[in-house]
Amino acid sequence: MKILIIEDSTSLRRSLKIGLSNLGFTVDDTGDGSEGLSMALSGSYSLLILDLMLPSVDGSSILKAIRKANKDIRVLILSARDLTEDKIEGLLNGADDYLTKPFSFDELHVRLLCLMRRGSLNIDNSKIIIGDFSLDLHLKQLHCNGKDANLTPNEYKLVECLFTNQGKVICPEKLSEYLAGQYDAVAKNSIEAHLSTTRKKTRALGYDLPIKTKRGFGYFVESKL
Amino acid sequence: MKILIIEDSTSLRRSLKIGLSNLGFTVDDTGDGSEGLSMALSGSYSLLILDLMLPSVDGSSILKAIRKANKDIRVLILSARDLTEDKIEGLLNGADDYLTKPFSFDELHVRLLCLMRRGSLNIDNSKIIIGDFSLDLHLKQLHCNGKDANLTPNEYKLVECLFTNQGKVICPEKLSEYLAGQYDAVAKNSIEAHLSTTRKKTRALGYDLPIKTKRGFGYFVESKL
DNA sequence: AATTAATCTTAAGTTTTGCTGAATTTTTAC
DNA sequence: GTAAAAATTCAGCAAAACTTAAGATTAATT
Repeated sequence: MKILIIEDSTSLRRSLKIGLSNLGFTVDDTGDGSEGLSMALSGSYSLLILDLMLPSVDGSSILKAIRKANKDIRVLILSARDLTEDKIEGLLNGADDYLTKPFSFDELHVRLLCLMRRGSLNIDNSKIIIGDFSLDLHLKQLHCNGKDANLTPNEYKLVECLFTNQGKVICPEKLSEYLAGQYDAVAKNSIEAHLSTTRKKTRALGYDLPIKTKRGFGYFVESKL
Repeated sequence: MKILIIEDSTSLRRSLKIGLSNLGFTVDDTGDGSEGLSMALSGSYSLLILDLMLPSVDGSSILKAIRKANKDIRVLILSARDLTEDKIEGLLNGADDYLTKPFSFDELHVRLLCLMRRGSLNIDNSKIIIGDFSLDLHLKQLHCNGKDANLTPNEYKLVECLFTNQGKVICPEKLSEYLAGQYDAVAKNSIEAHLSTTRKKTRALGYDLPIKTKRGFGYFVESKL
């Protein structure tokens, strides 16, 4: 569950972020309206917490733009103004809920639960597509030409690390850390073995894995755009 | 648009009725819980404004009864208590919104607009259907080919968490949090045991639970079935 | 308050799956 | 052509997940 906060008050933004993170949400935040808008449009957020009173762009303009883009994102408005006209206007513009400042964190928490419960299951495609391959970060699967490559945990993690670092050579040490965490390690040969089996599996599906060897340095995925 | 008010304070009920009538709604009202319940069940109300603290019947019992009857009626809770637990419980019991007393009429007005907006867009999300299985979020039951699988609370919660997150692998830690809350935990083995019994129960009904294991990561429900 | 019923947790045994490290072969760079 | 690096293979081992049942909690009932 990813949440975006657009709020110019640094202290409020900070405390919201900390509080929501503690509740298990993934939280991004910004104090700038136009930056916020582009984040909302590009990212896969389930929920936007939006302050109506922003310095640069108006909050309700952001809301309009998001709805125009037909984004499936719930919007909770924060408003310092306590005028009914404003609220109504905001809600009719496509907000799903609102809170007037000041508010208690508990209050916000409950409203979030409510919104999430309501929300249609947002099928946010956190997938990385490279050539004929598609890596599903939620299902932890590598698809090759539509078929599941059936990777083991370590095989998958290797691919995930390299796919998410497309265009960079990743050394065996980094890969080891990615697999085992920073307090443990995986032998270089083990990594080679995993890559070998992974390559074999995708070859069996008819495609070569786009992970290449950079002799003496590590492995990488060519970035083609 | 017909609205039903169940609220024992005569003065509040009166003023609400007048205010909402002036806004163009058709309003019925009662101060008695059981009368209110039968009205809600028989009449064609779009919205119920329900006080949780009623003298005769408990407000949350009314809510449960309405949801059990599968009535398509939005419920806005009025609560004097300001405790988060209560709110959460109320919302999870099937309420659509809530207000704590005292509140301004403007506040209520906006929430009504919000609920109505939702109503027009919303599909009924009280049930999640996956294959031969149907999860009733209001009744807290898993149905398999029409028959109740008779899950215990924790078994149900596991299924609920995975069904509402279909298409995502959920790690044991998240599941633990879902069962026990963020300040407590459930051992991984306990989760395994619950899943085991759940699978057994549905197998006894003739169907395999569509919850699969993603070794090394957690459990998931495949998206399209 | 005591008893019972229901559910949850723990632990141990079992099964399944995946990882590792050594031996071998292949590739690459000089 | 040679040496170093990488790829491959596989058997033995280790870890993860499943199952079951018994003991511990909790909730319900008398």
